[in-house]
Amino acid sequence: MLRADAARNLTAVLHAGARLLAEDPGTSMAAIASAAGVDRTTVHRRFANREALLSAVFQAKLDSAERVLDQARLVEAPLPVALHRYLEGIIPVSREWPVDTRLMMQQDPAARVRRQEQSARLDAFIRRALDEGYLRADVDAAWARTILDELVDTVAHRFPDLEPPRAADLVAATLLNGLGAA
Amino acid sequence: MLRADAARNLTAVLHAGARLLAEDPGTSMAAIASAAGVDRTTVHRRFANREALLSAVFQAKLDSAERVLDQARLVEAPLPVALHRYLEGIIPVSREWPVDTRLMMQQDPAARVRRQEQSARLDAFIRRALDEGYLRADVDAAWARTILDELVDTVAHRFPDLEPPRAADLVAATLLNGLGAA
DNA sequence: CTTAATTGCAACATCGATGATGCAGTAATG
DNA sequence: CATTACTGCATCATCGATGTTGCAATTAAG
Repeated sequence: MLRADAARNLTAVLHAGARLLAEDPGTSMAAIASAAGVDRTTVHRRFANREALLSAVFQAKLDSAERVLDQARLVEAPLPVALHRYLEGIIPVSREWPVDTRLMMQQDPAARVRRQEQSARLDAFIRRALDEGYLRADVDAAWARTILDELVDTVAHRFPDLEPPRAADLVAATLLNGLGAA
Repeated sequence: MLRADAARNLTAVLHAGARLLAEDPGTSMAAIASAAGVDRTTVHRRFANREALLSAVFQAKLDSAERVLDQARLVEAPLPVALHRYLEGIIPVSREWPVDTRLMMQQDPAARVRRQEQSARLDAFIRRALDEGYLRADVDAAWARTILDELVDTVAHRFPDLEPPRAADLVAATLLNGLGAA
Protein backbone atom coordinates (compact mmCIF):
# COMPACT_ATOMS: atom_id res chain seq x y z
CA MET A 1 0.00 0.00 0.00
CA LEU A 2 1.03 3.57 -0.69
CA ARG A 3 1.69 5.96 2.15
CA ALA A 4 -0.83 8.81 2.38
CA ASP A 5 1.59 11.62 1.54
CA ALA A 6 3.03 9.60 -1.31
CA ALA A 7 -0.43 9.12 -2.75
CA ARG A 8 -1.06 12.87 -2.52
CA ASN A 9 2.17 13.59 -4.34
CA LEU A 10 1.33 11.00 -6.96
CA THR A 11 -2.01 12.52 -7.86
CA ALA A 12 -0.45 15.99 -7.78
CA VAL A 13 2.13 14.86 -10.33
CA LEU A 14 -0.51 13.26 -12.54
CA HIS A 15 -2.72 16.35 -12.48
CA ALA A 16 0.20 18.70 -13.07
CA GLY A 17 1.33 16.46 -15.91
CA ALA A 18 -2.11 16.44 -17.53
CA ARG A 19 -2.34 20.21 -17.26
CA LEU A 20 1.12 21.09 -18.53
CA LEU A 21 1.19 18.44 -21.23
CA ALA A 22 -2.11 19.77 -22.54
CA GLU A 23 -0.56 23.21 -22.98
CA ASP A 24 2.72 21.88 -24.35
CA PRO A 25 3.29 18.20 -25.12
CA GLY A 26 7.03 18.79 -24.84
CA THR A 27 6.89 19.90 -21.22
CA SER A 28 9.88 18.57 -19.28
CA MET A 29 9.54 16.27 -16.31
CA ALA A 30 11.33 18.93 -14.29
CA ALA A 31 8.55 21.40 -15.06
CA ILE A 32 5.88 18.87 -14.13
CA ALA A 33 7.65 18.04 -10.88
CA SER A 34 7.99 21.71 -10.04
CA ALA A 35 4.33 22.39 -10.78
CA ALA A 36 3.37 19.46 -8.57
CA GLY A 37 5.54 20.82 -5.76
CA VAL A 38 7.89 17.85 -5.60
CA ASP A 39 11.50 17.27 -6.50
CA ARG A 40 12.40 16.04 -9.94
CA THR A 41 13.99 12.89 -8.53
CA THR A 42 10.76 12.00 -6.77
CA VAL A 43 9.05 11.78 -10.14
CA HIS A 44 11.88 9.68 -11.51
CA ARG A 45 11.62 7.29 -8.56
CA ARG A 46 7.91 6.76 -9.15
CA PHE A 47 8.12 6.50 -12.94
CA ALA A 48 10.94 4.62 -14.61
CA ASN A 49 10.95 7.00 -17.57
CA ARG A 50 9.04 9.75 -19.26
CA GLU A 51 6.91 7.32 -21.21
CA ALA A 52 5.73 5.67 -17.99
CA LEU A 53 4.65 9.03 -16.61
CA LEU A 54 2.68 9.88 -19.73
CA SER A 55 1.14 6.44 -19.67
CA ALA A 56 0.02 6.93 -16.07
CA VAL A 57 -1.57 10.27 -16.95
CA PHE A 58 -3.44 8.66 -19.83
CA GLN A 59 -4.56 5.77 -17.64
CA ALA A 60 -5.93 8.23 -15.11
CA LYS A 61 -7.98 9.94 -17.81
CA LEU A 62 -9.16 6.63 -19.24
CA ASP A 63 -10.22 5.47 -15.77
CA SER A 64 -12.37 8.56 -15.25
CA ALA A 65 -13.83 8.38 -18.75
CA GLU A 66 -14.72 4.73 -18.32
CA ARG A 67 -16.68 5.46 -15.18
CA VAL A 68 -18.64 8.10 -17.07
CA LEU A 69 -19.39 5.72 -19.94
CA ASP A 70 -20.63 3.09 -17.51
CA GLN A 71 -22.85 5.46 -15.59
CA ALA A 72 -24.34 7.03 -18.71
CA ARG A 73 -26.00 3.71 -19.66
CA LEU A 74 -25.57 4.52 -23.34
CA VAL A 75 -27.29 1.32 -24.44
CA GLU A 76 -30.20 1.02 -22.05
CA ALA A 77 -31.28 4.55 -21.14
CA PRO A 78 -33.51 6.67 -23.39
CA LEU A 79 -31.24 8.30 -25.91
CA PRO A 80 -31.63 11.96 -24.92
CA VAL A 81 -31.14 11.02 -21.28
CA ALA A 82 -28.04 8.98 -22.02
CA LEU A 83 -26.59 11.78 -24.15
CA HIS A 84 -27.08 14.39 -21.48
CA ARG A 85 -25.75 12.16 -18.72
CA TYR A 86 -22.67 11.34 -20.79
CA LEU A 87 -22.00 15.00 -21.56
CA GLU A 88 -22.49 16.15 -17.99
CA GLY A 89 -20.06 13.48 -16.84
CA ILE A 90 -17.40 13.71 -19.53
CA ILE A 91 -16.99 17.49 -19.49
CA PRO A 92 -15.54 17.56 -15.94
CA VAL A 93 -13.31 14.62 -16.87
CA SER A 94 -12.00 16.52 -19.87
CA ARG A 95 -11.33 19.49 -17.62
CA GLU A 96 -9.64 17.45 -14.90
CA TRP A 97 -7.44 15.65 -17.45
CA PRO A 98 -7.05 18.16 -20.28
CA VAL A 99 -4.23 16.21 -21.92
CA ASP A 100 -5.02 15.15 -25.47
CA THR A 101 -5.31 11.38 -25.77
CA ARG A 102 -4.13 11.54 -29.35
CA LEU A 103 -0.63 12.09 -27.98
CA MET A 104 -0.49 8.53 -26.72
CA MET A 105 -1.50 6.95 -30.00
CA GLN A 106 2.10 6.19 -30.94
CA GLN A 107 3.57 5.43 -27.54
CA ASP A 108 1.33 3.31 -25.41
CA PRO A 109 -0.24 0.28 -27.10
CA ALA A 110 -2.22 -0.83 -24.05
CA ALA A 111 -3.77 2.60 -23.54
CA ARG A 112 -4.43 2.86 -27.26
CA VAL A 113 -6.47 -0.33 -27.21
CA ARG A 114 -8.40 0.84 -24.20
CA ARG A 115 -9.13 4.16 -25.83
CA GLN A 116 -10.43 2.40 -28.91
CA GLU A 117 -12.73 0.27 -26.78
CA GLN A 118 -14.23 3.38 -25.24
CA SER A 119 -14.43 4.99 -28.65
CA ALA A 120 -16.34 1.98 -29.97
CA ARG A 121 -18.99 2.43 -27.27
CA LEU A 122 -19.56 5.98 -28.48
CA ASP A 123 -19.62 4.83 -32.09
CA ALA A 124 -22.38 2.42 -31.17
CA PHE A 125 -24.22 5.20 -29.38
CA ILE A 126 -24.11 7.35 -32.51
CA ARG A 127 -25.41 4.45 -34.58
CA ARG A 128 -28.23 4.03 -32.11
CA ALA A 129 -29.06 7.73 -32.42
CA LEU A 130 -29.24 7.28 -36.19
CA ASP A 131 -31.38 4.15 -35.93
CA GLU A 132 -33.81 5.75 -33.53
CA GLY A 133 -34.14 8.85 -35.68
CA TYR A 134 -32.53 11.34 -33.34
CA LEU A 135 -29.99 12.14 -36.03
CA ARG A 136 -31.01 12.73 -39.62
CA ALA A 137 -30.67 9.63 -41.79
CA ASP A 138 -28.31 11.38 -44.22
CA VAL A 139 -25.81 12.22 -41.47
CA ASP A 140 -22.47 10.43 -41.69
CA ALA A 141 -21.82 8.49 -38.48
CA ALA A 142 -18.09 9.23 -38.47
CA TRP A 143 -18.78 12.93 -38.88
CA ALA A 144 -21.33 12.96 -36.06
CA ARG A 145 -18.93 11.04 -33.81
CA THR A 146 -16.07 13.45 -34.46
CA ILE A 147 -18.20 16.54 -33.94
CA LEU A 148 -19.43 15.17 -30.62
CA ASP A 149 -15.85 14.85 -29.38
CA GLU A 150 -14.88 18.26 -30.68
CA LEU A 151 -17.85 19.98 -29.04
CA VAL A 152 -17.02 18.34 -25.71
CA ASP A 153 -13.36 19.37 -25.86
CA THR A 154 -14.26 22.87 -26.92
CA VAL A 155 -16.78 23.55 -24.20
CA ALA A 156 -14.54 21.90 -21.63
CA HIS A 157 -11.36 23.84 -22.34
CA ARG A 158 -12.35 27.04 -24.09
CA PHE A 159 -15.35 27.77 -21.88
CA PRO A 160 -14.03 26.65 -18.49
CA ASP A 161 -16.48 28.80 -16.53
CA LEU A 162 -19.57 27.15 -17.96
CA GLU A 163 -20.99 24.75 -15.36
CA PRO A 164 -21.31 21.12 -16.53
CA PRO A 165 -25.14 21.10 -16.73
CA ARG A 166 -25.30 24.22 -18.87
CA ALA A 167 -22.27 23.10 -20.86
CA ALA A 168 -24.00 19.79 -21.58
CA ASP A 169 -27.13 21.63 -22.70
CA LEU A 170 -25.07 23.79 -25.03
CA VAL A 171 -23.28 20.85 -26.62
CA ALA A 172 -26.46 18.82 -27.08
CA ALA A 173 -28.34 21.77 -28.56
CA THR A 174 -25.49 22.66 -30.91
CA LEU A 175 -25.05 19.09 -32.01
CA LEU A 176 -28.73 18.52 -32.73
CA ASN A 177 -29.96 21.95 -33.85
CA GLY A 178 -26.88 23.91 -34.83
CA LEU A 179 -26.71 27.65 -34.36
CA GLY A 180 -28.78 28.88 -37.29
CA ALA A 181 -32.20 30.48 -37.16
CA ALA A 182 -35.22 28.31 -37.85
CA MET B 1 16.58 36.99 -55.59
CA LEU B 2 16.53 33.34 -54.62
CA ARG B 3 17.88 30.71 -56.95
CA ALA B 4 15.18 28.40 -58.35
CA ASP B 5 16.39 25.23 -56.64
CA ALA B 6 16.82 27.09 -53.38
CA ALA B 7 13.24 28.33 -53.60
CA ARG B 8 12.01 24.78 -54.21
CA ASN B 9 13.92 23.53 -51.19
CA LEU B 10 12.58 26.36 -49.08
CA THR B 11 8.95 25.58 -49.79
CA ALA B 12 9.65 21.88 -49.34
CA VAL B 13 11.05 22.58 -45.88
CA LEU B 14 8.10 24.78 -44.95
CA HIS B 15 5.56 22.20 -46.08
CA ALA B 16 7.39 19.34 -44.40
CA GLY B 17 7.61 21.45 -41.26
CA ALA B 18 3.91 22.23 -41.27
CA ARG B 19 3.04 18.59 -41.79
CA LEU B 20 5.39 17.08 -39.20
CA LEU B 21 4.82 19.80 -36.60
CA ALA B 22 1.08 19.22 -36.91
CA GLU B 23 1.56 15.57 -36.00
CA ASP B 24 4.15 16.28 -33.30
CA PRO B 25 5.04 19.81 -32.19
CA GLY B 26 8.33 18.46 -30.86
CA THR B 27 9.55 17.24 -34.23
CA SER B 28 13.29 17.83 -34.64
CA MET B 29 14.74 20.01 -37.36
CA ALA B 30 16.63 16.94 -38.53
CA ALA B 31 13.35 15.12 -39.13
CA ILE B 32 11.93 18.09 -41.01
CA ALA B 33 15.04 18.40 -43.15
CA SER B 34 14.96 14.69 -43.93
CA ALA B 35 11.27 14.80 -44.86
CA ALA B 36 11.98 17.75 -47.14
CA GLY B 37 14.83 15.85 -48.80
CA VAL B 38 17.57 18.25 -47.79
CA ASP B 39 20.48 18.15 -45.39
CA ARG B 40 20.03 19.34 -41.85
CA THR B 41 22.67 22.04 -42.30
CA THR B 42 20.77 23.46 -45.25
CA VAL B 43 17.85 24.20 -42.95
CA HIS B 44 20.18 25.75 -40.39
CA ARG B 45 21.70 27.98 -43.07
CA ARG B 46 18.28 29.29 -44.10
CA PHE B 47 16.89 29.68 -40.59
CA ALA B 48 19.04 31.02 -37.79
CA ASN B 49 17.28 28.87 -35.22
CA ARG B 50 14.31 26.64 -34.63
CA GLU B 51 12.11 29.55 -33.70
CA ALA B 52 12.79 31.23 -37.04
CA LEU B 53 11.75 28.09 -38.89
CA LEU B 54 8.49 27.80 -36.95
CA SER B 55 7.87 31.48 -37.52
CA ALA B 56 8.30 31.04 -41.28
CA VAL B 57 5.86 28.14 -41.30
CA PHE B 58 3.31 30.22 -39.44
CA GLN B 59 3.83 33.16 -41.77
CA ALA B 60 3.20 30.91 -44.75
CA LYS B 61 -0.09 29.78 -43.26
CA LEU B 62 -1.08 33.32 -42.32
CA ASP B 63 -0.31 34.50 -45.86
CA SER B 64 -2.61 31.89 -47.37
CA ALA B 65 -5.35 32.52 -44.83
CA GLU B 66 -5.21 36.25 -45.43
CA ARG B 67 -5.77 35.79 -49.15
CA VAL B 68 -8.83 33.68 -48.37
CA LEU B 69 -10.21 36.29 -46.00
CA ASP B 70 -9.75 39.00 -48.60
CA GLN B 71 -11.38 37.04 -51.40
CA ALA B 72 -14.32 35.92 -49.26
CA ARG B 73 -15.53 39.55 -48.98
CA LEU B 74 -16.88 38.85 -45.50
CA VAL B 75 -18.22 42.37 -45.11
CA GLU B 76 -19.72 43.16 -48.50
CA ALA B 77 -21.00 39.87 -49.93
CA PRO B 78 -24.35 38.36 -48.94
CA LEU B 79 -23.75 36.42 -45.78
CA PRO B 80 -24.38 32.86 -47.00
CA VAL B 81 -22.22 33.51 -50.04
CA ALA B 82 -19.40 34.92 -47.96
CA LEU B 83 -19.59 32.01 -45.54
CA HIS B 84 -19.40 29.41 -48.27
CA ARG B 85 -16.61 31.20 -50.09
CA TYR B 86 -14.61 31.48 -46.89
CA LEU B 87 -15.08 27.81 -46.07
CA GLU B 88 -14.21 26.60 -49.55
CA GLY B 89 -11.04 28.69 -49.42
CA ILE B 90 -9.89 28.06 -45.87
CA ILE B 91 -10.28 24.28 -45.91
CA PRO B 92 -7.50 23.75 -48.49
CA VAL B 93 -5.33 26.22 -46.59
CA SER B 94 -5.84 24.24 -43.40
CA ARG B 95 -4.87 21.10 -45.28
CA GLU B 96 -1.82 22.62 -46.92
CA TRP B 97 -0.59 24.05 -43.60
CA PRO B 98 -1.98 21.67 -41.00
CA VAL B 99 0.19 23.10 -38.22
CA ASP B 100 -1.80 24.47 -35.31
CA THR B 101 -1.42 28.23 -35.00
CA ARG B 102 -1.96 28.02 -31.26
CA LEU B 103 1.61 26.70 -31.02
CA MET B 104 2.98 30.10 -31.94
CA MET B 105 1.01 32.00 -29.33
CA GLN B 106 3.95 32.07 -26.93
CA GLN B 107 6.85 32.36 -29.34
CA ASP B 108 6.23 34.77 -32.15
CA PRO B 109 4.72 38.13 -31.14
CA ALA B 110 4.49 39.46 -34.69
CA ALA B 111 2.65 36.40 -35.96
CA ARG B 112 0.45 36.47 -32.91
CA VAL B 113 -0.71 39.99 -33.68
CA ARG B 114 -1.35 39.08 -37.27
CA ARG B 115 -3.36 36.05 -36.23
CA GLN B 116 -5.46 38.19 -33.94
CA GLU B 117 -6.17 40.61 -36.75
CA GLN B 118 -7.47 37.79 -38.91
CA SER B 119 -9.41 36.42 -35.99
CA ALA B 120 -11.06 39.80 -35.49
CA ARG B 121 -12.34 39.75 -39.06
CA LEU B 122 -14.07 36.47 -38.37
CA ASP B 123 -15.43 37.77 -35.08
CA ALA B 124 -16.99 40.64 -36.98
CA PHE B 125 -18.41 38.20 -39.50
CA ILE B 126 -20.09 36.22 -36.72
CA ARG B 127 -21.53 39.43 -35.27
CA ARG B 128 -22.87 40.28 -38.70
CA ALA B 129 -24.49 36.83 -38.92
CA LEU B 130 -26.15 37.48 -35.58
CA ASP B 131 -27.30 40.97 -36.59
CA GLU B 132 -28.74 39.76 -39.87
CA GLY B 133 -30.59 36.91 -38.20
CA TYR B 134 -28.66 34.02 -39.74
CA LEU B 135 -27.74 32.86 -36.26
CA ARG B 136 -30.29 32.67 -33.48
CA ALA B 137 -30.28 35.72 -31.25
CA ASP B 138 -29.58 33.65 -28.11
CA VAL B 139 -26.38 32.20 -29.57
CA ASP B 140 -23.17 33.31 -27.88
CA ALA B 141 -20.84 34.92 -30.40
CA ALA B 142 -17.69 33.46 -28.86
CA TRP B 143 -19.21 29.98 -28.95
CA ALA B 144 -20.26 30.33 -32.58
CA ARG B 145 -16.83 31.64 -33.48
CA THR B 146 -15.04 28.74 -31.80
CA ILE B 147 -17.32 26.12 -33.34
CA LEU B 148 -16.72 27.55 -36.78
CA ASP B 149 -12.96 27.09 -36.37
CA GLU B 150 -13.35 23.62 -34.93
CA LEU B 151 -15.60 22.44 -37.75
CA VAL B 152 -13.14 23.74 -40.32
CA ASP B 153 -10.17 22.02 -38.69
CA THR B 154 -12.11 18.80 -38.27
CA VAL B 155 -13.31 18.51 -41.83
CA ALA B 156 -9.90 19.58 -43.13
CA HIS B 157 -7.78 17.08 -41.22
CA ARG B 158 -10.05 14.23 -40.20
CA PHE B 159 -11.89 13.99 -43.51
CA PRO B 160 -9.08 14.68 -45.97
CA ASP B 161 -10.83 12.97 -48.87
CA LEU B 162 -13.83 15.28 -48.82
CA GLU B 163 -13.49 17.78 -51.65
CA PRO B 164 -13.56 21.46 -50.60
CA PRO B 165 -17.01 22.26 -52.04
CA ARG B 166 -18.70 19.33 -50.33
CA ALA B 167 -16.65 19.90 -47.17
CA ALA B 168 -17.81 23.52 -47.11
CA ASP B 169 -21.42 22.40 -47.50
CA LEU B 170 -21.03 19.98 -44.63
CA VAL B 171 -19.54 22.58 -42.30
CA ALA B 172 -22.14 25.21 -43.13
CA ALA B 173 -25.02 22.77 -42.74
CA THR B 174 -23.68 21.43 -39.44
CA LEU B 175 -23.05 24.90 -38.10
CA LEU B 176 -26.49 26.21 -39.00
CA ASN B 177 -28.74 23.16 -38.66
CA GLY B 178 -26.83 20.67 -36.55
CA LEU B 179 -27.23 16.95 -37.07
CA GLY B 180 -30.55 16.29 -35.36
CA ALA B 181 -33.82 15.40 -37.02
CA ALA B 182 -36.34 18.16 -37.57
C1' DC C 1 30.74 28.32 -70.80
C1' DT C 2 31.99 30.71 -66.96
C1' DT C 3 30.75 32.32 -62.61
C1' DA C 4 28.57 32.44 -58.42
C1' DA C 5 25.21 30.50 -55.52
C1' DT C 6 23.75 26.51 -53.18
C1' DT C 7 24.21 22.06 -51.29
C1' DG C 8 25.86 17.67 -48.93
C1' DC C 9 29.04 15.87 -45.85
C1' DA C 10 31.95 15.54 -41.90
C1' DA C 11 33.31 17.34 -37.72
C1' DC C 12 32.81 19.90 -33.56
C1' DA C 13 30.90 22.43 -29.49
C1' DT C 14 27.02 23.30 -26.52
C1' DC C 15 22.90 22.70 -23.96
C1' DG C 16 18.87 20.97 -21.83
C1' DA C 17 16.40 16.80 -20.60
C1' DT C 18 16.65 12.29 -18.91
C1' DG C 19 17.93 8.95 -15.63
C1' DA C 20 20.58 7.00 -11.60
C1' DT C 21 22.48 7.15 -6.82
C1' DG C 22 23.85 8.09 -1.95
C1' DC C 23 22.64 10.38 2.12
C1' DA C 24 20.53 13.00 5.58
C1' DG C 25 16.14 14.69 7.17
C1' DT C 26 11.22 14.25 7.75
C1' DA C 27 6.74 12.41 8.25
C1' DA C 28 3.25 8.65 8.26
C1' DT C 29 1.91 4.43 10.48
C1' DG C 30 1.50 0.73 13.79
C1' DC D 1 7.49 6.32 20.26
C1' DA D 2 9.98 3.46 17.25
C1' DT D 3 10.19 2.03 12.71
C1' DT D 4 9.87 2.43 8.07
C1' DA D 5 8.70 4.81 4.01
C1' DC D 6 9.34 8.74 1.56
C1' DT D 7 11.42 13.04 0.14
C1' DG D 8 14.79 16.75 -0.97
C1' DC D 9 19.30 17.80 -2.29
C1' DA D 10 23.63 17.31 -4.50
C1' DT D 11 26.04 14.97 -7.96
C1' DC D 12 27.20 12.47 -12.02
C1' DA D 13 26.66 10.26 -16.60
C1' DT D 14 24.40 10.07 -21.01
C1' DC D 15 21.91 11.33 -25.01
C1' DG D 16 19.61 13.78 -28.54
C1' DA D 17 18.80 18.30 -30.53
C1' DT D 18 20.67 22.59 -31.80
C1' DG D 19 23.87 25.41 -34.04
C1' DT D 20 28.55 26.33 -36.50
C1' DT D 21 32.17 25.81 -39.88
C1' DG D 22 35.20 24.30 -43.76
C1' DC D 23 35.46 22.11 -48.05
C1' DA D 24 34.49 19.78 -52.20
C1' DA D 25 30.84 18.95 -55.53
C1' DT D 26 26.98 20.40 -57.99
C1' DT D 27 23.92 23.32 -60.46
C1' DA D 28 21.29 27.40 -61.80
C1' DA D 29 21.89 31.57 -64.46
C1' DG D 30 23.96 35.30 -67.33
